Amino acid sequence: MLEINNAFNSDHNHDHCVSGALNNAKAICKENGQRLTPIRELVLRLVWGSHKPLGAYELLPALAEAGFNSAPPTVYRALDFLHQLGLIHKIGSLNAFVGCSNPEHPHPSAFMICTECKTAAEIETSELQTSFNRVANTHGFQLEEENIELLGLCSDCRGNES
Amino acid sequence: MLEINNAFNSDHNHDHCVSGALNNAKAICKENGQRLTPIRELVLRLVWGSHKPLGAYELLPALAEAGFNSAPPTVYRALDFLHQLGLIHKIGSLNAFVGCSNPEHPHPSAFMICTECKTAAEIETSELQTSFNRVANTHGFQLEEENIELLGLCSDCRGNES
DNA sequence: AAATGTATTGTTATAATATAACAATAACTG
DNA sequence: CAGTTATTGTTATATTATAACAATACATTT
Ligand SMILES: [Zn+2]
Ligand SMILES: [Zn+2]
Ligand SMILES: [Zn+2]
Ligand SMILES: [Zn+2]
Repeated sequence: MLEINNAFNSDHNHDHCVSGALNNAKAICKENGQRLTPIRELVLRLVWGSHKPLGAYELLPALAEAGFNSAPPTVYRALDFLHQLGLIHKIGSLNAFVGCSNPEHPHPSAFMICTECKTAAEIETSELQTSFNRVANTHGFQLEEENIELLGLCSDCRGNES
Repeated sequence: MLEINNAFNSDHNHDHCVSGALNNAKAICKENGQRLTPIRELVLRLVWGSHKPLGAYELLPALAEAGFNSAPPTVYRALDFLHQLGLIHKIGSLNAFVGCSNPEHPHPSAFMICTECKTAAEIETSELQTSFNRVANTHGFQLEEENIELLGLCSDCRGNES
């Protein structure tokens, strides 16, 4: 069935999200012979500060506070590194990044994004995949990557409408 | 069935695409009591120069050549105008714009984008919509907008692979 | 036509996002 | 340790987008 992370559940234990993400990151880096350096780990923690996608420049102040150089290339390098390992996703329409809920299994970027509270909840796409593959096959298109954004109001924000 | 515009068909009569787009634009502007001014029409023509999404700054030289002021606000205003009427779509991951194949019926932005030749072909999403609605409904999400990008190689570029 | 108000465009400046290029340092390998 | 590679520091710049206000064009009423 369609699954999702618990981003839209405001009661969820977010510490669990963060610790899970960190554990995943360590394992995946090890598997790939890559190093989760202090900067990379901090950037990952910051991105996982919430389920709201963060822009690169929103990370710089926290990097500075932590005593690191905080010029743009620093944060973009860390973001690129995490992105290449599938530990974060980029939301194209927002120029912003959000932690991946299931990096153990590489998968396309697919989100429901609340335009009110800005929360982005990852969608499990295995069912959608059938449709996408059919579209691609029909046109001889070799599907390699996907950016799927569903924008609207999450249930919390629907309730709060004026 | 799943339909698509003919962007990936390199033999198609592209003049027909352009003239159709212009006719649509005129009709839709009239319906909405908006004016398709010379700048707006030129920007629409430029975007429709091909099926490859164009960035705002790629339009500026042609605007200058045509004798218009060519500062960024000019082109962004025209792009915003066309976007609001559904005459063009924005491809979030490319920061670029492409003409809409079927503006008479407002619909979400959904494309196959060839990473080799850069061509973007619009996808008819009525079938996908069922899946998206189901995802949204399952989570109490009020779906309002979509950005769907399928990235990969079009059939022409697959053939040309080394 | 003249006066008025609105929509559009011109213009200047600046904000926000992202990368190039090279130097310095840290980590790994033999 | 010396040599090599990976990572980070640093400066500069490229790219994308908007703010703010002035000038002009268009539409509406008198
Ligand atoms: Zn969480
Ligand atoms: Zn993910
Ligand atoms: Zn065409
Ligand atoms: Zn369209």
